[in-house]
Amino acid sequence: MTGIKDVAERAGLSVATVSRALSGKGSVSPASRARAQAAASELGFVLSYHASSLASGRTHNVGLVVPSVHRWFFSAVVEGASAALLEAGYDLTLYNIGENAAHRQSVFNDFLLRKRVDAVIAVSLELSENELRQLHAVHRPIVGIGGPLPGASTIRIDDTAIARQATNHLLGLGHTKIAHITGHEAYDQDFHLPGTRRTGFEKAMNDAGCPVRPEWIVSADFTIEGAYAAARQLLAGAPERPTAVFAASDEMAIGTILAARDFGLRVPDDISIMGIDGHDLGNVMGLTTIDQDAKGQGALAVRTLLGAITNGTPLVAADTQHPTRLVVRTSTAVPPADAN
Amino acid sequence: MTGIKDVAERAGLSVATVSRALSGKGSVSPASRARAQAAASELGFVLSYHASSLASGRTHNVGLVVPSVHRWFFSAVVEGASAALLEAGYDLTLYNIGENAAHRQSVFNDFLLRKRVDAVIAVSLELSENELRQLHAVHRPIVGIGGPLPGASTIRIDDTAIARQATNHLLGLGHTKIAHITGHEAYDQDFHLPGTRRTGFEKAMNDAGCPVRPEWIVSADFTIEGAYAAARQLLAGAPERPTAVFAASDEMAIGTILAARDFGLRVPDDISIMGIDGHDLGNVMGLTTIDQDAKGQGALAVRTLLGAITNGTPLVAADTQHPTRLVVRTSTAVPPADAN
DNA sequence: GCACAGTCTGGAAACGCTTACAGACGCCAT
DNA sequence: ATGGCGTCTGTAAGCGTTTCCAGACTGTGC
Repeated sequence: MTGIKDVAERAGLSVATVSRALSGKGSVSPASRARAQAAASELGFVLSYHASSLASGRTHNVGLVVPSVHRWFFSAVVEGASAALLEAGYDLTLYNIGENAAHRQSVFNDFLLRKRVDAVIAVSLELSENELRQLHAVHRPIVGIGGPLPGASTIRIDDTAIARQATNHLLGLGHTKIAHITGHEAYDQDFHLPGTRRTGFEKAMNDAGCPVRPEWIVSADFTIEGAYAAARQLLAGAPERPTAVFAASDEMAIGTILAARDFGLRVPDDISIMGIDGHDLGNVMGLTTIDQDAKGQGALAVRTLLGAITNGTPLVAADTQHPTRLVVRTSTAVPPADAN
Repeated sequence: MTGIKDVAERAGLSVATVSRALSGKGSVSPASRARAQAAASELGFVLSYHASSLASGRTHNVGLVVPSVHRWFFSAVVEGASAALLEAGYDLTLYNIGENAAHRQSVFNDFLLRKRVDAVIAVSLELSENELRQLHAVHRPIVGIGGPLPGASTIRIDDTAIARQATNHLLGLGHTKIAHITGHEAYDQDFHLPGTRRTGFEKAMNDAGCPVRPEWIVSADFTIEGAYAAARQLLAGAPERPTAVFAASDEMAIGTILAARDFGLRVPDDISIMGIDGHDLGNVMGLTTIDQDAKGQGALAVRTLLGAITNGTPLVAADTQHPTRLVVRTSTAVPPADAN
């Protein structure tokens, strides 16, 4: 393996100068720099990542912890973060926690603590006190996306407010019989948002003087399939059918649309459906939604971290509100005439 | 920061013995081992990842290069690989190449070569000669998923055979007017599979004596949205409509189903549609498909690599065929009676 | 009682960089 | 000339482990 020593030899410089020339830190004469670079590229030399990290204390590596890359929102965040990191010359170590509790634990106990990342991004994870303490113990900046992380900087959207906005969109069209598809309660632990979105829904309904019917609040697991099943229940047996459904995520809204179609309900003529997210399928499905720019959130998290890393600023525990945008498509309309 | 030295001191042992005790390599008396472990846990000590890697040459880190985690197949592979790696105590460094050519280049030029990973998994990437040379230059085992990588071990499905099998399923039901949605030609460069699947389709058609109509072969970008648009063209203007569509991926099949519905076509009564993949939405959409177990492929790739790493066996350039499974659901049936 | 293999241990040399430090040099103002 | 300053460079001391090596100690077979 060719090392920096070989480069130095070939360039007729000292190891130190070569190191400075290649890293751009410290002053090096233009001539030396050119010689060093030439020698390096002639030898096909690349710095040893671990040696650099060990010597400098910088890993140029960010840990990203997500519940599951297989879900739309998370993979979008990963894409956004990944591109921003790549751009900055940082590596991305992915911790895909999955459903396995043991995996989750080992990520926190064994992986995250080994001083191998400069910073951590935790997506939609409600961390236990213990987990948080461990994270803080490594003294690395942490930013959370999509959920509050005590003591860490957070990027998120105002879930209550946008749930309200979404509900108001339906109310504004004249709907009063509005159902809500929320997340399973168990998810509140980890992802936190079902509760806040539901709250926004209920507030908006109350403000409008519309009753919130308990039987019209059903829960699913945030997937298309899960919501499809839940929506079938919602739309099938009820003595009375809602004229609109507000789902807590686009994936669940899409599941609802599919279920509605199965019942022969036309969207939006017979029933209006909307979600929250900005899912890629929104266009094809004609889904009205509130776009929360998941990629942008990933990228912003990276920029925030990188800023803290390079400035050496100890990341303040700030809460950044990410902008959202109501996108009206064809899945929502005024309620059918006969449904007063 | 507490180092191994502190642990040694506290345990009354030498650094060397502590290192052996904690790593489990070399012989250490049970008593010493216990003392070392106790001291380590009392101090909350964790090994420095970089120092270990530098000294041992093992990084315990695998690089995973994918076109985009945002796409179904790739994220499934990532999930499978991630779980297997976590289990084995390995980190996963994700290189999400994306559409940006500069990113792709920097991944190969700057990132992958830094002796940072013990092995590389490349998913559905047709690498250039240059890229491959660079990969081989780092002397790490490489496995490719979903595409042939000259000189590397590969895990994949027999695209031609399963495309044939899929087509035969439709032919077996009595269809003769079968359309095919393939990938854009440009994708052949990177992902390779549109061509092979199309070949399988054509072979099956030929063998059955059915004409392949050029106007019934349309291409899309492997996304639901893309196929939706392509399928609208296919199903709209034609003087004659196919009675079945075989899409080269489930996502494209789903797009086709959505397009068919928009035209008021009932699936499968008016038109049969099937894909390849084993997409999560398959169930909800009632999609007939050939399941290729993407997660399993990711996990298998990891097991293959880890075997090579631990044995020190220089991974032979073998081609492992991953099993697939025809899953018949409700999107395929015999052709409508009036369509002879 | 002795040689020998086997187990356990510590010292110290890597691993391949970064960076503090100090020296060498040129240049300017004095 | 002289001092001071800034730029450039090399020497060498880390960074925190792993692992080679040799030594110390056991127990065994003779």
